[in-house]
Amino acid sequence: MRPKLTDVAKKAGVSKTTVSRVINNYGYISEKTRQRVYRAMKELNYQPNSLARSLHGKSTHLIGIIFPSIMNPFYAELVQRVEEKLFDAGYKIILCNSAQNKKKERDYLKMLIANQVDGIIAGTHNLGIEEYKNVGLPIVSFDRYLSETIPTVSCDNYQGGITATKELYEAGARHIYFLGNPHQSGNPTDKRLKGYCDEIDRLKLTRHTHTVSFTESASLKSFSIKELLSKSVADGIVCTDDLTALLVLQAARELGINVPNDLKVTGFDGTELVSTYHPELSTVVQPLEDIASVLINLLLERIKNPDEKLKQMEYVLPVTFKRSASIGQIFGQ
Amino acid sequence: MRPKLTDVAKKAGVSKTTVSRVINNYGYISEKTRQRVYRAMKELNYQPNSLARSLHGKSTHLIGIIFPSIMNPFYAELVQRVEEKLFDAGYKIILCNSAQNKKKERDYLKMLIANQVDGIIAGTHNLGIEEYKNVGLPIVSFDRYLSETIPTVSCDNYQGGITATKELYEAGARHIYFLGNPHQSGNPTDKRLKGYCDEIDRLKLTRHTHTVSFTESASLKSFSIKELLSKSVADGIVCTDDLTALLVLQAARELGINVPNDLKVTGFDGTELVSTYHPELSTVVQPLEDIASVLINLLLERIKNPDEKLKQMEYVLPVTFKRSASIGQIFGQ
DNA sequence: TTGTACGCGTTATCAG
DNA sequence: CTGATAACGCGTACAA
Repeated sequence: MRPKLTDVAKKAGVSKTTVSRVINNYGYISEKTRQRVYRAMKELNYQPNSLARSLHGKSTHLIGIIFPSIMNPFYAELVQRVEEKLFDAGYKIILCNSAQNKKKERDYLKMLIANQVDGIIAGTHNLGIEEYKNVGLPIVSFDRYLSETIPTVSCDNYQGGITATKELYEAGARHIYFLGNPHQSGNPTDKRLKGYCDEIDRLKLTRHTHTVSFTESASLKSFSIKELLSKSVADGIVCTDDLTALLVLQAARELGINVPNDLKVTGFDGTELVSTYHPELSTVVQPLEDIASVLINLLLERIKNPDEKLKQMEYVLPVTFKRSASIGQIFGQ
Repeated sequence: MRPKLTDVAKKAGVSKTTVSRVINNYGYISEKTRQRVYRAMKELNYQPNSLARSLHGKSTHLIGIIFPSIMNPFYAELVQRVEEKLFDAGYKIILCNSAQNKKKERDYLKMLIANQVDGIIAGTHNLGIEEYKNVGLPIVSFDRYLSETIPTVSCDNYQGGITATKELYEAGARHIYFLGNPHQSGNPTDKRLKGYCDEIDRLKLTRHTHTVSFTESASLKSFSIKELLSKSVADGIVCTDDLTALLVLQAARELGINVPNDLKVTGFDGTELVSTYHPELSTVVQPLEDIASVLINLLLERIKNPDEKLKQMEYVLPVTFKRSASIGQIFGQ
């Protein structure tokens, strides 16, 4: 059995209260007893029981993190950053991969409530808005609208769609396709699509959209992409994410299509991983670091002050574009 | 304020005990009161407070997961699998990225103890063995020796080193280099190095080892790799991980070295991500799924039966080799 | 079949 | 400066 407050008290020859005071730096204590208590704690290798403290009204300093999957480098990097920042602020995270699974997400939500987490960062919603409303806990959302009371942080998906399209155009592409998720209201890629469409219209080109479900296996996606490449006259493709873009580059290589001469490609996300191991990919870069910061600042603000009205419910962070070989920019220059 | 047991009891017109019994399916209760209690719970949207239950001796069903960083796809995929399996077993995970940081790892260890986690899965040790011994909690370790009482699960790193070397040899390479971490006792890559050395000796070739620290930035690693490639006569390179292998492939491309004709390369890990987006890379594949299973089975076993002696302290799981274009195998065949 | 009363480990209030 | 003692929300002997 792990030693408890009473054991320390007994060993130090004082009362529980005194030990508690020492631990929490509360009230007046003589230096002598303080030292005695410290020594007893060391000797017993004592660790206060968070559960008991939390039961008494103290916060758990636990934050629930709900994302689809950290198999995707984008989420992995976002979670990693969130973890780092929250650690520095004294919080621990409970990682919940919802995996597009309604039941799993609901179960996790319940568990998080049961565990008295201080707040939740959600980057997915398979669930109805009602379920999130009823949580009754500080929540911030990444890239998804959950409810009118839950602030949303995202990058400028719309502008990203515009930028990618414009870059392809300026690089010489005239038959620009959009490759991504099937249309689904509320999904952030919708705004990327909207940006693409608006820019295509502005350029007086024709819209072409090709859908591959995000949840499909890579080989199925590849198959679909090869079909697209061999049957169409596309000379530019706006992809909704970097991984899909990599599949396009791969398919082009296999089909003997020259990138960027005959086909120009852009991605979306700009993770460290992809930009390190695929510096040739041009992409819309999400400001991951800033996204993590804003998410956390908002959440901690809410935790500190649950009832204060937020000045702003939507935080849209600017994206940047990384030009590289896949649209013709010579890599390394 | 979140509703509590008493509120439900009041609403249902019964005592706390009865409600507790309904929740835990304990003892005899009439169907009528059971329904009444259920209804009250629904109406109040009641969630039992895990903290209070755990304080009473129930387990928290929390598991601490300590790994260096989920930015590395290998750890990301391992953590993801662990998370999935633990979720199915009714556990939640607290994610701790230790980031080669002694203090952070120590702090996390304390936090995990304070939070009364049921057990810990550790895949890193910056800390001394003593600190892990004193945790007094079920622990299992991935790929690192922590202490004589903590079971270790790993892939067959030694055989992996042998296999990779042999494969390069059979593909025609005669100047086979080893590229990896600087030697550091206890590190799993040491066994890979040992396998390489033994196999090189067996083949009567000369050993060549080149070190790049795992923690260095990719661009520094690249620089070092280019130096190696331009100054040496290497025609085969055993890399200690896939990401390093990708850098080698990249460097070779930039230097105009033909892979696999003039240089053959193998990696280590075989994550889904790398094998999907770099099918050309030949690599030693770790059985991630099995590793996750064994880790969890061992841990849950220990949790259920903390005092039982384990039959086995080291679990070494077999690796497989994926032949592909980077050693000459034509990809897709 | 149901209720009472106590304990889990800690903090906070109120006396000393 | 220090020490009893009552909470916190729940589970469970024991009693009814």
